[in-house]
Amino acid sequence: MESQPAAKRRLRQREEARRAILEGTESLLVEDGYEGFSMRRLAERCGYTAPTVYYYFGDKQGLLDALLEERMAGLLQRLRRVPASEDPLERIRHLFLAFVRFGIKNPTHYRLLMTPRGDRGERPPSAEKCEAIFLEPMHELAEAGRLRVADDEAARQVALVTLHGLISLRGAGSPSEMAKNLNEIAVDVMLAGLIAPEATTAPGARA
Amino acid sequence: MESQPAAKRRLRQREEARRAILEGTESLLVEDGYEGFSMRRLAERCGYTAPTVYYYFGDKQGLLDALLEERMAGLLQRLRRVPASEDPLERIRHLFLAFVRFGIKNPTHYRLLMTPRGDRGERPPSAEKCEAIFLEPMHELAEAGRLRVADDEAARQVALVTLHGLISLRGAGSPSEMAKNLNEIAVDVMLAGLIAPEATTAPGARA
DNA sequence: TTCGATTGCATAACGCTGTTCAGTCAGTTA
DNA sequence: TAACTGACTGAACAGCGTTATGCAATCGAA
Repeated sequence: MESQPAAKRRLRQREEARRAILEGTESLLVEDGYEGFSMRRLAERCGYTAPTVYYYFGDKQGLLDALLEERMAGLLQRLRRVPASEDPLERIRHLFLAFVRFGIKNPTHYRLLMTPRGDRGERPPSAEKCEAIFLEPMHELAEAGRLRVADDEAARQVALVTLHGLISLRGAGSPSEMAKNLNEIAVDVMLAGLIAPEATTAPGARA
Repeated sequence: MESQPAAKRRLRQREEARRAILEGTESLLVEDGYEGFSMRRLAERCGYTAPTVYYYFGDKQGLLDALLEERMAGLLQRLRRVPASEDPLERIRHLFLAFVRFGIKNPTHYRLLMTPRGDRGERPPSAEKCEAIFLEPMHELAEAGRLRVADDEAARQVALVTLHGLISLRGAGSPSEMAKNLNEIAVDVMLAGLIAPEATTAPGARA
């Protein structure tokens, strides 16, 4: 009965276990949120025991990291699918809105994305990739002299402030009812302050 | 030996205990952050035991609320001390920057300020007061027709997004080094997109 | 002045958490 | 068949927020 080379089969079973655990993690997070998640509840749900989860993922943070990297591919895909319209301003607008929508729809994943790793201040590689995608049209705009701030890095940080504010304000209990299209409004306000419209050359940039 | 009416003395001792516990709470929060805080460590630090803290403050959230209300008076004072310059835009700029500075300097207090209470989605009364202070010059600008969004409430929400983004992005581990004056840059960008310059004088230049 | 009630506080415990240790048991390999 | 290895578990540790119980002091009133 050794249709598979036995080593391969073991590897496949290993991958199956990992997948079961990750799926349990995701469903538990979705159902009960980050606060309601615990290793024991996960263990009970996915059929293994807690030490097995540790065997596969090291610790809780490692487990969440692994889940994040999996699901992050979706966001990256969505971001890359945003068409490269002729005006980079339009493109960046769509990128930002897509990012905010993702963050609001997946608050737990976003939280994992932004929370630096426990010991060192490192962030998951997916986060870097996302922001790299933002940086590209920003750079275009900078070269066209349309940025009203010092450089594209400053622009990226300002933008990130707005996006992060939008996402975490919604996620962590909005004060009252918020404007339905606050996403668009806030992003447009930020872009209006950050980037000059297309036609003009390079008017009085201010410090 | 009853120089005090005995009832008053009891009350004073009660207040002393409360103060000791609150001071222990604050110092522990400052030293070890929100994650490092625990009722047991607080108990050990302030000389009482954990149930005594519960006796005085109900539960952990109640304790943190009490601390917040105390310290919030400082922020409100600082905000009210911002002079009412002739251009409400300038005033609002200073208000925003003061708020951001407070949030960054007191990340734990800010977190308590913004995190809605456990059960119902209520926020501490201080938070409402702060935002009321923001709303006042916003309303002025709206009446002067200088707002580039629908109404002053929308403007307030957009502004809050930027402020919250600035504070929580710094607090929760900034991605890499951030621009030193990102506060000013981001606030100025937001204001530039949100508010038109004073109508009478030449447009385009600010500060 | 004595007595019951209230106040301030502590000891001990419950149920939960993340995590680790020591061991078991099946499957592979020599 | 014997040794080994990888997957897995039961039990435990230390710490968490919280609560039940109880004790000593103090108080208001008889």
